[in-house]
Amino acid sequence: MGEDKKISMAVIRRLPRYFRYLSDLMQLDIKRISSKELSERMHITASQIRQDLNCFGGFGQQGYGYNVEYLYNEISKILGTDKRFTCIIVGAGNMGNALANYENFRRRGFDIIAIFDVDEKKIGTKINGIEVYSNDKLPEFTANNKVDIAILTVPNKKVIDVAKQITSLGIKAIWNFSPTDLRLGDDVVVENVHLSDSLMVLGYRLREKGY
Amino acid sequence: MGEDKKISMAVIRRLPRYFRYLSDLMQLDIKRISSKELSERMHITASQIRQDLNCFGGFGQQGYGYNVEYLYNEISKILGTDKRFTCIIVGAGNMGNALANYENFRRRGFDIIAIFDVDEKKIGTKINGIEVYSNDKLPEFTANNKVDIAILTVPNKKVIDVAKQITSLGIKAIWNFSPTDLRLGDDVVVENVHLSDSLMVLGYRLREKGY
DNA sequence: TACAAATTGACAAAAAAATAACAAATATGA
DNA sequence: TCATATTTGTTATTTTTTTGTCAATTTGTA
Repeated sequence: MGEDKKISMAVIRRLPRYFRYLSDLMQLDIKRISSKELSERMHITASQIRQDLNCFGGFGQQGYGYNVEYLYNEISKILGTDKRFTCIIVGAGNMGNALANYENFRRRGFDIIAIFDVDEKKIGTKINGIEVYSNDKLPEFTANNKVDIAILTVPNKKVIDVAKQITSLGIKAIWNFSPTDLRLGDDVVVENVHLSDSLMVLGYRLREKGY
Repeated sequence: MGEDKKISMAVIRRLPRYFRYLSDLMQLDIKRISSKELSERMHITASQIRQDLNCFGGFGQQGYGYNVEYLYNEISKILGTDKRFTCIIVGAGNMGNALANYENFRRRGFDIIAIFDVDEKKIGTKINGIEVYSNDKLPEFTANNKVDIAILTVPNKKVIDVAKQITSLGIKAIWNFSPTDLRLGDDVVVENVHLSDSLMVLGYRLREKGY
């Protein structure tokens, strides 16, 4: 019987990085690559690369290495980048605006289909061609459109209430940009971005170096 | 002699999270907290909290727990949040704009003192009161102003060149928002944000749940 | 004051993650 | 074709990280 042993988050969080490097290799028209050569480019061990990839199957060939395009496509499938996700942005502030304008997401399979805000002045306008609706329209919109992911760029004080509303409407994935850690039911997946945390770690490391 | 055993990145990356929770506790006017109670709030083990904090010193007291304000201040010192960092943003696009408008950074000790871009139409304007200069002015500006951190929000194709220029000017810390991993000299610290990676992990986890 | 309850800091144990080692398979070149 | 170089997938080993345990100390209370 299929003993799918659980793949660790450590491995999963490296997948997008492999994906990026493979994408770069394709751009450079490189057709094959060994774990050794990739390890030199990525500054990780060849052993780790082989072990990571083997969690999902044997994509390589002894004596040859990995076919770049094939491996790219396989990782694409694993990450779901071969299918499309529909997203809404809640909060049309500066960050919401920036994300709505970021074309890279669409290229990676994430379509932003609507934006929601409470500000009367913004409602009815468009950001990068995407319409801004009132938050009041959330129930109606989600009833009529399949929404995979809610991107939350609302003020910190509002985020818990908004997240609860979002999940009550049946949305199962949240990409959270507020500093508050969201923890919802076991059936809702959340990725917290926490930009300030990242910046503070940078500050720590800078100070540690003595500058 | 002082055997400062190296503190692991795993611990350091948790510090901003402790910082946030302690900040919240202060707002709630809670004066003391035990590792047990904090562990319940943060959903990590009490053991980990005690061990993490002990990397930096004995901040608690047996039978009592931790004084919230004292611990907050100590973590503040560790993270360097008690001092100020000067930052510049390079790239006045949507993301640069969003970051320039994000007041939270200033509250955490990070002052954005200038923005740089190549677009003639943007040069001379202000974003959230911060002047936008031509990239050509970078050498002059960094010669006359101490810059701790460069925040890079330039297009992906430009980022390596910009990063090289930035480091040649003596800036020792880079907060990179482009999908390209930056790896510069050992004397330059880099934090890569990689928003797309985070979104792709969310996509993976959503798919894994079977939705 | 004395005793029970709580709680840390330190160390030990367990679990997880990363790295190394190597047999088996393939490619390459004489 | 055959011998040698590569290179994977897998298992073993090492390292790192997390969790558990407990003596020592403090608080709070009768």
